Amino acid sequence: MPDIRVRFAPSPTGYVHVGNARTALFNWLFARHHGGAFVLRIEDTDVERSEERFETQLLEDLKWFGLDWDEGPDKGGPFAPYRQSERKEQYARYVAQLVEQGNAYYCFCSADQLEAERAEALKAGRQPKYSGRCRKLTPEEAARRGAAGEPAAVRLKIVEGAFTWKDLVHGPTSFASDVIGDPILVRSDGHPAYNYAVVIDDHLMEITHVIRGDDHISNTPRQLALYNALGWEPPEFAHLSTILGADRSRLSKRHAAASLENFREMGVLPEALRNYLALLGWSPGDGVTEIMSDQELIARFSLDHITKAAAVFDQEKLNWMNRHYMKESPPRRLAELSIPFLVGAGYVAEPVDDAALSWLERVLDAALKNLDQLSQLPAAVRLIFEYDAQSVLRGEETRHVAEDADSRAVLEAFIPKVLAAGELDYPRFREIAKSVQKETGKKGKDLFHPIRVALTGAVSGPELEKLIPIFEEGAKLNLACPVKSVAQRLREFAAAARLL
RNA sequence: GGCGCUAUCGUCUAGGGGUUAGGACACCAGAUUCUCAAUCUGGGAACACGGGUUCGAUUCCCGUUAGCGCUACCA
Repeated sequence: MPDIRVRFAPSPTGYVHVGNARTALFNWLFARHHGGAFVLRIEDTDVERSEERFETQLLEDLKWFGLDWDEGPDKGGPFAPYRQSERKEQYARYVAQLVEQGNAYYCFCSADQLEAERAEALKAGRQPKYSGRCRKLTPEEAARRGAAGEPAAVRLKIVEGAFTWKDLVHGPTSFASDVIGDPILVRSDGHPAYNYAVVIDDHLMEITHVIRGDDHISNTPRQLALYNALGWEPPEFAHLSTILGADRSRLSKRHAAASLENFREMGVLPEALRNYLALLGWSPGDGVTEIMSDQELIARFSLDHITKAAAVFDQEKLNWMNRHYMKESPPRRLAELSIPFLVGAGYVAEPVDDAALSWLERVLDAALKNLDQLSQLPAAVRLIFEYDAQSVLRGEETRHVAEDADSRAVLEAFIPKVLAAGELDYPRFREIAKSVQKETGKKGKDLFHPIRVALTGAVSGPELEKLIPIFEEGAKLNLACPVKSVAQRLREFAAAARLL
């Protein structure tokens, strides 16, 4: 049994689609499960589309996602180089061989000519495939026209027969040769075509399993033809189903969440995304387990339980999983991850010192159960950073607290006690609340609702038990957006509502 | 048009010739709570359709329908 080698071969477009991310993840899990190699290869033959910064971004996205590779453009390996743009020699060598063997030929047909034939075939209801006109050219004539400077592409001769393979996901799959036109190996501008470059690279890099999207199913026979012509043993193929958006169309840029970058910006934890994506099109097979660490994922992953049907991406379920992983995450890490979001809202500024970080841990702890994603954090902690008694008085939902007699009675009893108490902690707060209850006869909601509104300016939010220490501790910190203490809030409120 | 792939609750899925068709997200209800949540408990919810094969099909076969992909000198 040869060592298992798999690869992920994206083109650097500055955008890692979830579908590709999942393909990468499955390859990675498969490699890690078998102790094999995971190879990263950059498909950048098309010069216009590839820019250096795109590759950098691609590697960063994949690292953020949590994948690592054993061989790749940034770290080299035994089969370097790992960029297609740097493998021109290899491609040229085998084209020459193929032409020499008579398995490939030069094609001088112009794009216009091809397009016209295609349109005509379509109109006549025929299979639109290449006619094979240039097949008939003698090598001498081809050489003559080539020497005369006529641009030529190289095509592979498809031989009669059928192409079959045992797909590791779909089972036996077969295509008849007569539906396949002779595919382009090398374009007339000298760039190798995708179907040619992958085969050369996969073979040379000794890839044993090709795990990719099912949009490549119909490319497989073309590639098989190449393996045959070259006399090479093809790898195993496994084709993964498509990921669809909620509207059941293929997930694409126009969907809100479609790339790794999108998820990072949303504040989705990479481990949550990994777990969710692993479950989109695969299951551990026991019908029950859903939450799995990388170790479990790797231990349980197998090509046997991959779904054939397309899967709809469900943001709700990802959110649920993200909530789970946020709760599991070490508080300090989560606090650090939340910084960019808070900076964006102007609440904190970098660098964030240790005291502030500890305080942020408490903030996160209070806010977490209301969060699907870290991007929602600023809105959830707004009441910590932005308190304005005037707007409480004006607020549709909150103004009644300043107007209603019962509420005012509660606050008139409550506020002086708190102001007299100095710095407030929760036990002290409870004592005061209890004495206010005795004094006013109000309890439960009637008691706490006015206090909550006066203190936070909002009708809902985290428990007061958590908020009070956050206010008091936060007020001591030197933050970009200063946090008002309990006393400060109550003084402002009392003044605005003309209490006391 | 041709070729191909696919079809279990709204969604992700388990299952497989005889099951009360299982789990999760979402949804609904109750409990709890100062609020929103969170949490706990309970509930509704599926085998696309039509033919076969079979004592028996959701499961196997064929067709229909629908969705998706490919049909490029894109990857």
